Amino acid sequence: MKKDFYITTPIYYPSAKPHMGHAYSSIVADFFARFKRIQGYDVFFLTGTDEHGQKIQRAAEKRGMDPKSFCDEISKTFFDLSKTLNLSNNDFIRTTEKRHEKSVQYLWNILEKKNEIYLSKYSGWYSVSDEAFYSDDEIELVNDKKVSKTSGSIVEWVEEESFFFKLSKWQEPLLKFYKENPNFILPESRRNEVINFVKSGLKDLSVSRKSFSWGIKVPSNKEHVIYVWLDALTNYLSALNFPDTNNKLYKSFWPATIHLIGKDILRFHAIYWPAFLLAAEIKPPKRVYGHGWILSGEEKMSKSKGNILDPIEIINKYGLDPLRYYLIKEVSFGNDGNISQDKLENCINSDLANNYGNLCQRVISFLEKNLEMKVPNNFEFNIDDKKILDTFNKDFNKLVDSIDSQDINYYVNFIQEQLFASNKYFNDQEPWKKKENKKRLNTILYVSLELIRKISVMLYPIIPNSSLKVLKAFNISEESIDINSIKLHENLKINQKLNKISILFKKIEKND
RNA sequence: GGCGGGGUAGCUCAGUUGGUUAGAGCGCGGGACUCAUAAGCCCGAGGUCAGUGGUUCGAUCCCACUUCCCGCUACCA
Repeated sequence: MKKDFYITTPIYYPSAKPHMGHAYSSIVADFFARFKRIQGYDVFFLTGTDEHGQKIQRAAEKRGMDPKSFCDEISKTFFDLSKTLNLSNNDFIRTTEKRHEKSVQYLWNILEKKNEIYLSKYSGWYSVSDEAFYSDDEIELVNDKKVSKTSGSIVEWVEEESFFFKLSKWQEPLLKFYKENPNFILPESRRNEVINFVKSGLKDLSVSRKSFSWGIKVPSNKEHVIYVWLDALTNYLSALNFPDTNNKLYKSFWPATIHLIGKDILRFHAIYWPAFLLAAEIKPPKRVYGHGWILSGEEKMSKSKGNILDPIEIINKYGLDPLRYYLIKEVSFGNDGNISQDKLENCINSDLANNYGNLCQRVISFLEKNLEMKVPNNFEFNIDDKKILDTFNKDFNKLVDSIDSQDINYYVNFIQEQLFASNKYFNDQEPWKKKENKKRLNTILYVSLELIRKISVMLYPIIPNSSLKVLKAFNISEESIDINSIKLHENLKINQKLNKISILFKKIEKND
């Protein structure tokens, strides 16, 4: 059984500053990466920026900058965000790097050599004001002039020399590929969209541009730059040192386990990308998951409160882990999620402060007052104790499966149930009434500590900083965190002295 | 227009391969306790499961229609 796991975020297009959608993709990818690491996998987690294309070139010109300096500046904001979000990425790739350029040109050459690319003319009705091409049925005749039906702007017939990728040829192979790999595109509803699209017929794809220069040159014809998507998608290979397919990274991690993307760029990842790769005889990735969008409640966009969608502002105000937890917990993964400051505050108070934070606090402070912070030694589990501890092994396989099938919500719900159960356990056992029964008191505390340990391990991929505060207080180092340890009931060494922890999550004062 | 998904408690959502009292979290009301971040625990109120019609012994779940919302319908990324 191979224990390698390669996960990617989209590489972000730095034409504007990072928003909540970027943060969401990254946070979820980090969640999977961290989980697989504590499951013992060798993980390669990649993120980065996609820096070529006309839009960037124009944005740079507007600012009176050369495109590269412009990209350096904006790419840095995304790099900084990856730090702010505490991402555990192994690499941060930029498409303006030499290693990437080499990789893209190499892929291009393969395609060209295999006759998958040919030179022809791109023609169509182009609207200068819309910066868009329209097909015959999208234009109409008004006052003897051809205009776009949608925008009404005048269109003109344009022809431009362009290289084409023989996408049409890959229609049937793609459909076959989807059929043989039913989980290649997830969630299922998205897969159906893609399959319908492919079934409706694929035209050859224009994969070069002459109209602007900010991109990777076509090796055989320097007047052309390579189409941004062929360029951008290849980043997933470049970071593994492609075209050197004999190096360790490539051999271990390709094909990628999962490309995590937003639903808006599904087509590029689910159609073009596997088509390019099949054509080049490179294995396509194993899975493409198109998650939903993060939306903010309509009335929440008030100017006075500021824009909820700005991840940096939210993190400054509430902290990183609360945002990570909130996004992972409350967004139904795969669907669009409505977020609001109000919901975030509720989530922090109930789930993090009252439930998890307070559980840690009440148990540890009880341990301090009664057992001088030492893990109890003389104890014996009864049926109730065993039952609550056993939940974790009973459902362990389901938990692991939920991650492998990207059922994040199952995973988080399980944690929440265990938090409720643990608080209830402490309540029902009433250790404060058992001070004369030392052995029972020891047992209740040992069980409670074990529950906190197990839950904190499970929380590590979601809220690494907070989880680590607890685990470190339990003398568990980050490197030694192992998801399999939640199956153990006596993992905490007896008599060891634990450390105090400060309040994990401060409650938000609600004023209304 | 075509294809697809959806309308379930105040809010966010789960669920039912059709079967006695439809679930969770949050919010709300009440109770007992006190280790804890006035946290936690227990109990409770709240739903004609979008509407209409049909199939069925029986439908929230199947079918048809109506209505509302959303997604996809290729070369901006």
